[in-house]
Amino acid sequence: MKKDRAATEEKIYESFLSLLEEKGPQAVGINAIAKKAGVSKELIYRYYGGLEGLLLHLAKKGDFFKSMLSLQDRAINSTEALKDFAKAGTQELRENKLTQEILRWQLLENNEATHDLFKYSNKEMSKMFAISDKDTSLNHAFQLMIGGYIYFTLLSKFNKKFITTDLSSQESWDNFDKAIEKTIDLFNK
Amino acid sequence: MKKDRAATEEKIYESFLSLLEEKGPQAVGINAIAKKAGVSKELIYRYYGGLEGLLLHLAKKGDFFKSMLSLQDRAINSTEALKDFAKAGTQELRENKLTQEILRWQLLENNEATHDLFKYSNKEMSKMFAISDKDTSLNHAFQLMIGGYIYFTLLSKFNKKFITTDLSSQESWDNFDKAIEKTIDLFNK
DNA sequence: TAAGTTTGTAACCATGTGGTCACATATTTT
DNA sequence: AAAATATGTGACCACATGGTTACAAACTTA
Repeated sequence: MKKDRAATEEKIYESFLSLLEEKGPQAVGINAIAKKAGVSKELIYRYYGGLEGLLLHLAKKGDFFKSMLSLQDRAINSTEALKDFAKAGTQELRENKLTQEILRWQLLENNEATHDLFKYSNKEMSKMFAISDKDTSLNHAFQLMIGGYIYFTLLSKFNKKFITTDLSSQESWDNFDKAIEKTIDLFNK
Repeated sequence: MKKDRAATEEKIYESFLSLLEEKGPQAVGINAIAKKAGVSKELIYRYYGGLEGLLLHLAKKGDFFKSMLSLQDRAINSTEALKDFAKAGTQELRENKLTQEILRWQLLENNEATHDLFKYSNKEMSKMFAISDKDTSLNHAFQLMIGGYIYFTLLSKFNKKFITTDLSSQESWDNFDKAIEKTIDLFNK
């Protein structure tokens, strides 16, 4: 039998990530990860220090926001830039399943194991939103709409509709984007 | 030993409700309910047909939106009425823990057992929002902000902050309310 | 080559889960 | 009073969970 610790660690981490991505936080457990990686669970404890260590590893690597953070570089100093930023952000959110599941996780629990992961995740979030830290009503309206976008994105995994809005149709999401744009415009008039 | 089926059924149902309210969907299980009710779990199967039956019972009774539905009666035909409606709705949402946990549940799963409960819950939601079924951008902006309100309400159970906003301070929620009001005004100008 | 160390596995443990069972004890019906 | 039925219990089942242990096989060092 071949032995390759680096490869084993990688298998474990990747199995953990894909499990989280595909089946959500509830499906993430020591047994499931070990089974998916095709490896003895003892190694998860030995190499990572259990699930808690795996979460910490993810927090440190910070994979989940990597594509979102690229948005952060642009300067948001005009109405148009804010609109672009919002549009890019919502699109990225809808495509990044891993980020979605971490956001979902934050709605379920916050214990010692998840604490660091969420802390890091929120820090990255804050960076992205550092632009609008003025205490204006646009700021709150904007946050509400971003929150709504997150909510509908998470909801769409299990529900096709919210009230009369079809969450499985691209048109609905375009309408949401348009509503955000228009709101930004109205507040800046 | 005394025997009183009606009282036992009530104990089971109430234990189920308070468990959901206090500890959320993950804590709702046959064993936990039976233990809390101080009764043999066999009776849950016999009287309700298991957890699935309990959910169905809740759906039929529809307790969770009862206080919200009282809002529904008012006619929403003016800007001011819509603002009142929004304000009352958000306040009610923040006070009604049971509704919160059902909304949280919808973000976690949607299987045969929960299907009817969610279906009913959404039907009630739709009734409340029947006012704004015109496909305007205000409608979408409004839905986004309601969704955001739901998101932040659920999030506040485990997280004190979203970005820079303190979710544990009443002031933040007042600001959210104001932002909604102002948005409604701007769209109606 | 021999000894020591790292990597890996499978069995095991205690605990918790949903679900069923046989049985005992009240309560009703005959 | 006797029989039938409704109500309730605790033990039991198979299975899954997180976590630990003892041991084997590979690789490294001496």
